[in-house]
Amino acid sequence: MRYGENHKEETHKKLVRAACTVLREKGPDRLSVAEVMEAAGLTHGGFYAHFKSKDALLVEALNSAFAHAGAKFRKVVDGMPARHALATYIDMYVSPVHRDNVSGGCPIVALNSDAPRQSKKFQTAFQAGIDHIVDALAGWIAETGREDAQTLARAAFSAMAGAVALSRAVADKALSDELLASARAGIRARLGVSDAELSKAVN
Amino acid sequence: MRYGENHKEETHKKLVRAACTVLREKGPDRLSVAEVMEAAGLTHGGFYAHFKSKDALLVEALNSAFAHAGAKFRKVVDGMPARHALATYIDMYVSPVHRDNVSGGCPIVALNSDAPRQSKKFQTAFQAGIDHIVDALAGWIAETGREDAQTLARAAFSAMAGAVALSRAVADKALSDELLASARAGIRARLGVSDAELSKAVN
DNA sequence: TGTACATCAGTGAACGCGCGTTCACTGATGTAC
DNA sequence: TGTACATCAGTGAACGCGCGTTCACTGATGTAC
Repeated sequence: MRYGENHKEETHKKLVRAACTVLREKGPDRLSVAEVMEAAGLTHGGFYAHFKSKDALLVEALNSAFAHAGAKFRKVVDGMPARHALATYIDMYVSPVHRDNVSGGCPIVALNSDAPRQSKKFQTAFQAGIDHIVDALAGWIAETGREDAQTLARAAFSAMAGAVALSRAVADKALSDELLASARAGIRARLGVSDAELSKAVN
Repeated sequence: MRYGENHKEETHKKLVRAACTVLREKGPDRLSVAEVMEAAGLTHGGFYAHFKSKDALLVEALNSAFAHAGAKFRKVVDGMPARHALATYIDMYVSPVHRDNVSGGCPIVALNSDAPRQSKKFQTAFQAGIDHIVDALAGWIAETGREDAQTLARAAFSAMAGAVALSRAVADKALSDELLASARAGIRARLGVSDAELSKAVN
């Protein structure tokens, strides 16, 4: 063969990786096939050797975004006791760092209002990404002894995503930081993992 | 003249009203000039007698959406004492009715992730809409004696918008209702206007 | 060892399509004389 | 009262453009004999 053993596979990954970033920056409708191909150093004609359609790329890119952003978050809280994992996850998610990292951040925040207008497959992947995070939160919440962990987790996550989304729309960085801090405090208090409650539990 | 006194003005309003709905349903990029003209019973050629550009229509439609949705909410709480106005506003905003009314609901929820990709003017209008709601909330919160009313209002509103946004993505209506109820309770508790606190204040 | 053929990732021109925008025109009415 | 002209919201054909998608082709390599 002309190219190495895994050449095609690697090109495929390179395309998904490129799309994964552009998707969160520009949204599904403004991402163009030609742009993604160019980002990978190829011409647009070869696209359909790798994907059945643009939508197929979008779905793969979305899943990739979930996987990467998720892995990044999970790595930090891995091995922590439930209450600390929960508090840390919330602090990381509802943070200026996440706010300022649109192209590498959570797709749920970046594509919130785009998702309902996309294909069935895209929406399913989006749903799965939400469920995945909510399940992780619910697991930790359940370990703290709460009954309604799933519902609490959903409400908490909606507040987390909403806070990051709105913080991106607040031009003044100081105000935006305050909003995030206030949201963090509110969500953690609601789940019984405020700073005060955490230090009490340790002693 | 061929048409009545205010004919042009009325056509203009009709176009904005049509766009105002489509905008929230399809988003700014998928709304098309031809579609809006057709919805008003006209052919697309006449569009530029009414608007400088598609973007000008989008901005007017966004402002119109804010005005209509805002008036609808404000009318209900008008005259209420601050604590009740606050609680009622939250209950209305974070409700199944609002969730199910995308095309008539709050543009912030419907256009959350679209806004940052639009024109400067669009973003400014979007910002103004957010500030308007946050200011109303902050006014009520300040009346309850809180110091950090603006920051609390921002955090509370981000949770409200996030809850409605996520509730729209939850396919199961019962689960979605539960999420909204849980979010309402959390937000109201955080602001000191839970049902328990309200009835206490009345007695 | 040398020739003919198969493979296949990538090329680049072309396709139809919908879009935002422009423009010469229409035709019902109002106005001037 | 009647004729000529001005107005202007709306018409419909046309524009250039970027898009997703298709396809005949390329050219370096592997394989068959």
